[in-house]
Amino acid sequence: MAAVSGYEGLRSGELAAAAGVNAQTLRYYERRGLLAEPERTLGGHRLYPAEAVTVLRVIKAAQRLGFTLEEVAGLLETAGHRHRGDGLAERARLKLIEVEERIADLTVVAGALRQTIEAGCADLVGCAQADCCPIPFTPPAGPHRRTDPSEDRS
Amino acid sequence: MAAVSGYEGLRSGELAAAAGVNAQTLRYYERRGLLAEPERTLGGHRLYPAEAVTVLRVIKAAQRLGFTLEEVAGLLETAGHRHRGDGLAERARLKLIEVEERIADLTVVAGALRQTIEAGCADLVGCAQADCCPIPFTPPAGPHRRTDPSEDRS
DNA sequence: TTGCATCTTGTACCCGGGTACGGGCTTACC
DNA sequence: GGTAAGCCCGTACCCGGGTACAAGATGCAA
Repeated sequence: MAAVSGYEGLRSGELAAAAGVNAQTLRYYERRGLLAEPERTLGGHRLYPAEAVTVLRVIKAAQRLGFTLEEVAGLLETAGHRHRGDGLAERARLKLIEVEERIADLTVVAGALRQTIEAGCADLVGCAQADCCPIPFTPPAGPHRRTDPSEDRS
Repeated sequence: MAAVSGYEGLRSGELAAAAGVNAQTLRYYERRGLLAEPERTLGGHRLYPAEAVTVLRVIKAAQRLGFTLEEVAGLLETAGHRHRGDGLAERARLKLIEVEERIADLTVVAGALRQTIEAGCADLVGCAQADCCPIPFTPPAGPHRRTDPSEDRS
């Protein structure tokens, strides 16, 4: 009756290597609810199913799309009981809006940087007092999200 | 010889209010080397010169342009002894490249999000195994900065 | 002189996304 | 059955950019 090493599944180190993440990260994701708690060997070692690699790839892909881990957790949760959710597309839509806003912001920033380069002013502080400099010293103060200053530079 | 309240300059609270930042942030910037140590009253209270408001505005502007506090500190440092530095324009050039890269990345992301929306797949994990989904599951692996995975989504 | 607002300091905490460390257990191979 | 690699767990630390808190000192006006 010896357990003839016949465990199926991946050990944490194997999964980590296969997915290209740190092994500690697996535990971290488990704590964050992104990765389901896997089976265990009799001794308590984690045994992941092969699909876990896919899950990790999904997580990483979603991160690259700009979702936070919390959002990814939500995404994965609704992914399970699917008929009740057009969740993914809807959330992608919202995220797309965010990303587009971010691009717009960065485009403004790039413009300001180009003007700064062109103006060629060398001394920030001195320049800021004169009106030679095109540096946007006053906040945009646009109509969108100007309430929470901690949101200034996400 | 009583000190007839004739201190010149701004108290920390006044400066903070004038610049629209938290008073604690002033101390924080001082520690980080962004804000020079100001004069003090006999009792040890900080007395900022009026120019400090400008400096803070410069800091905030540079932050909006995408510079980190450390970079801003460098910017301000070279700003002082200016003849030795075309620092600002050069750094702005480098930062512009970064910002443009970031925009390019986000543009790719936006494209992926649009495809995700269009594909309308509801189950991430299920979909990831089929090849219905246009979600970029493999890292871009482009020729630029693929060494440090912690840089993936700054 | 009193009283309150403001300021001082050090220290600790927040977010998000991990990473590292140490002591002890399991597993696997020889 | 010995030994090394691998894994367990809890906890603490890292980054960047602040923010909060507590205890005590100052500033200033009435």
